[in-house]
Amino acid sequence: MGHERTKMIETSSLSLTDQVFERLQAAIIEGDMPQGSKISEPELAKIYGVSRGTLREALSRLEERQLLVRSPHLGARVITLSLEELVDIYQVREALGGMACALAAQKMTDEEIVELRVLLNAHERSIEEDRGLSYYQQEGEFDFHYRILQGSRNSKVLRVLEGGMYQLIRMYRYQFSMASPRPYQALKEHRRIVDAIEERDAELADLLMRRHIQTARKSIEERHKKAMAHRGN
Amino acid sequence: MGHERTKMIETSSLSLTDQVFERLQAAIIEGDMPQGSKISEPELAKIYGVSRGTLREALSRLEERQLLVRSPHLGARVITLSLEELVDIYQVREALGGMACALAAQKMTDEEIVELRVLLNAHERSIEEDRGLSYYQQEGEFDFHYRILQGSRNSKVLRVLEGGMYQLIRMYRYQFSMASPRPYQALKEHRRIVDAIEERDAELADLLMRRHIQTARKSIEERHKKAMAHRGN
DNA sequence: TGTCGGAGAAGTGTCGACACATTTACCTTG
DNA sequence: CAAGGTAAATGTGTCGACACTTCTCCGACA
Repeated sequence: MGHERTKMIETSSLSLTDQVFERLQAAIIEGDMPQGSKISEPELAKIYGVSRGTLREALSRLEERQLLVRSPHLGARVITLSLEELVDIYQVREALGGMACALAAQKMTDEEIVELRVLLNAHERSIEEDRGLSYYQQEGEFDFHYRILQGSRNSKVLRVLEGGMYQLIRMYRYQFSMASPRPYQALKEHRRIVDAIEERDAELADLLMRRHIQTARKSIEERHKKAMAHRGN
Repeated sequence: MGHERTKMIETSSLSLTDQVFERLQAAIIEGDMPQGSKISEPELAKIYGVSRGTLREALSRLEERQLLVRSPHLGARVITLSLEELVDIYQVREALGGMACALAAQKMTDEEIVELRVLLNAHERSIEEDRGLSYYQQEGEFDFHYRILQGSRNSKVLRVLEGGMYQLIRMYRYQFSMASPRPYQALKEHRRIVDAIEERDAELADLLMRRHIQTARKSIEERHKKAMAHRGN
């Protein structure tokens, strides 16, 4: 009776569905569930220790995120990635990233810009030390872009890129081991972008960001053409 | 009504969840469920004649589409729209619409371009006859933009705009009765865009589409400022 | 030998029920 | 009469079960 019920504001307490959703999403992105593989609801439910109903709610959300495809009575399959789609994604990223960058140049606070520089310095160190290299390429890159999105003060572009496109790009990187092979060059481009933002030059910021993403996209297109040639299209 | 090429195989019957999802989505967009209103699962389930489990799957998808917000143990509420968000949406639409238009200028077939012209002629007639005026504004506009998206051959931009942004814009239009009050001007702009596409001038097509959307966005921003002034911010 | 078809197995679609959290209504108390 | 607490009612989170569909495998038949 006399329990002290210091009720903390435990925001966590995610529902089971949420937990399953996140774990499944990670499993798909990181390739633990192979592309195109069929998903057996009873089997997965047992693995995660939840009921099928709970699992199915998570599946519904994953389907809406385009991470898996479901057809009535046939079940769910993990999406299959193609380089064509990846190019599509980079085109979207280019247009939206450029826009976000222009907005960020107008709306970021001076403080945020300083923090951006600090972040880039940390990136430089981790490249030099050559140990966090893969980290930089895998997550640090997204960290930088994420802050730009935040700075744009546009909730929609954040949701589209962070909630949709970036996830898919991560998935490609994991599964095709396509880390960008030019960390120093990328860092230099990032610095120039921050310069433009600092000078509040929205047009230049847009241009630089587009060019930055374009570089990656073109390298993918190149790779794609080669792949097509190899398999004798 | 456009021709449906490569239409999917006659889907025998959508699952109950799918039906509920679509009906709910329409109800939210068209304002049958007021903004911010709380959703009672047992009540809704009874109305649609399905079990709560079925309903909850639909709710999960709606949540992922940002049409409603759910918090653990507190239930689901229809999203609340703000003009700030609408501006965000139009910014995204501007960047993506421009990009799609540039791509369409490169990739649309001559046939598709002719069909675009036919569509615009139909729009003109329905404006002149003054009977389908609201139809043109409400759906015809989206029809035009939808075909551009199709023509871009970019599956992602189609999904983002058609599956996310356009829905929200429709919702605003329904609930704030914000049909664009300049059908003739819009039609003229649409024609110029098609001209640019026909000439395969990607850069111009991009510019014209951006400007076209910008016009709408600025009128919204204007309206927003007025509203803010009125309520004495 | 190949293919056609029909049990049987496995899987998906949908439902109703129960445990626990939250809200509401009411009663006690200062 | 206001404030606070308690109990009923409502609502959400999660589960197991059943019907019907699709898949699998094997035997019958040409």
